[in-house]
Amino acid sequence: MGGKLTLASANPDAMPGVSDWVQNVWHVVHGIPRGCVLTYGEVSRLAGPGGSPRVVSKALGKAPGSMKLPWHRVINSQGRISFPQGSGSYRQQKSRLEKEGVVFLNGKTDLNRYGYAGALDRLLWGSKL
DNA sequence: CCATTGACCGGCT
DNA sequence: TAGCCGGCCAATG
Repeated sequence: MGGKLTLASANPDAMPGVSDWVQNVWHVVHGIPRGCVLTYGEVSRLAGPGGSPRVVSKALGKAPGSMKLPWHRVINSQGRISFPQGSGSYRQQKSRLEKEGVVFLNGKTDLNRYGYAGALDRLLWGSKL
């Protein structure tokens, strides 16, 4: 493989007009394990310089459905789903996450339990949570 | 080219 | 705890 990041299960070459950074976002999101979540800000940082959390959401919306990106594993820094409550997208995202074992309490998930920082803690300190 | 808009974030009151 | 606010950057009209 070249120096560029490429998606394992998608075809970057078949999508002209998409910036490298957006493809980095797709790559990062594609790597989020089942039952885990990442915030828009974390994805933005992991995708490298040149973007912003806002653009992450744009990038997700732009991803073709055929890519089968686990977009539902990206939530905001408050541990909440960023779609308006009651919208179809909100319900779909929530049910997909719950199916993977992510628990919502008052519409909010515990980032220390399912998030990136939490995963790191469990790696370093064992499962104390 | 300028203004507005977002599935956002972090600091500050 | 809850808002407000400025910053962020690509897409859109």
